[in-house]
Amino acid sequence: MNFDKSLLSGSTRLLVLSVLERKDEYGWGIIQQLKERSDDTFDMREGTLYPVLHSLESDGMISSYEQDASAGRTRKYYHITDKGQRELARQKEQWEAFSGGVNRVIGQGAFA
Amino acid sequence: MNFDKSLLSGSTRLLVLSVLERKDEYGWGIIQQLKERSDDTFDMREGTLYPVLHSLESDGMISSYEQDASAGRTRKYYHITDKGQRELARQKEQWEAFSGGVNRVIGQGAFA
DNA sequence: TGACAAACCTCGATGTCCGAGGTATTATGT
DNA sequence: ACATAATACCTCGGACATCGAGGTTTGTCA
Repeated sequence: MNFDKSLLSGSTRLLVLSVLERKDEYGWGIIQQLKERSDDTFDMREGTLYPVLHSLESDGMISSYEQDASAGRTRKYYHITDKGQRELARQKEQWEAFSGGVNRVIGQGAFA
Repeated sequence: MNFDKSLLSGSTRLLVLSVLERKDEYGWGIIQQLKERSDDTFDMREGTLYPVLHSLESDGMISSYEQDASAGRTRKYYHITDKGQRELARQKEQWEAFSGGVNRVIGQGAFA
């Protein structure tokens, strides 16, 4: 399923931080996890993810380290920082408020 | 509460059509309704609404007519068309899928 | 007369997403 | 041996959405 790409807008940071809250993960893996955890609803593009990862890192929300995978391929793992945890908590609150608001508005249809 | 404005992205059409599903409404009134119906969560700006209204109209999702208010001030009312109803249904589905996906992702935190 | 609210509008700055392109390594199939 | 696909990283530019700031008109109230 593909949405209006703009629906995703603003929630990418929330989504990425949520994945990293669970455990350290590398870019490619984050994309897989999002797909999996959302039951194939999300299919984040690399062109979206990598810039977001870099901006989260430069904001101090996550940190990174390199690590060789089984076959000698190098992966860049990301780890959520304390600051990132606080940011995640804030973004979750915003999401609750926002989605709650949308649900109240659309729930009051023609027959409400 | 003000969000990341970008969270709103992509959902403005859904929100506007939802208001019009109930009854014909004019621009200023739509803003009031959104505020009211969402328990003050949403505060859509005029600079956002008017361009959206014009684009919905040029896409045939809504139609407009002028009508004088009590005091002789003219209001431009918008009415949702059949096409707009179908669009609204589609956008509601997308919203369900999208918000469901986000909830699944953020619900599986560090202790899941 | 002045100030404010209702009601409409446009323009430009900013920020987000992603398609398209690039690089390199390893695995798979023929 | 060779081509293709998958893994894994990256950047750039175009497209699009939001909204702050600005503008206009009419009516109300002191």
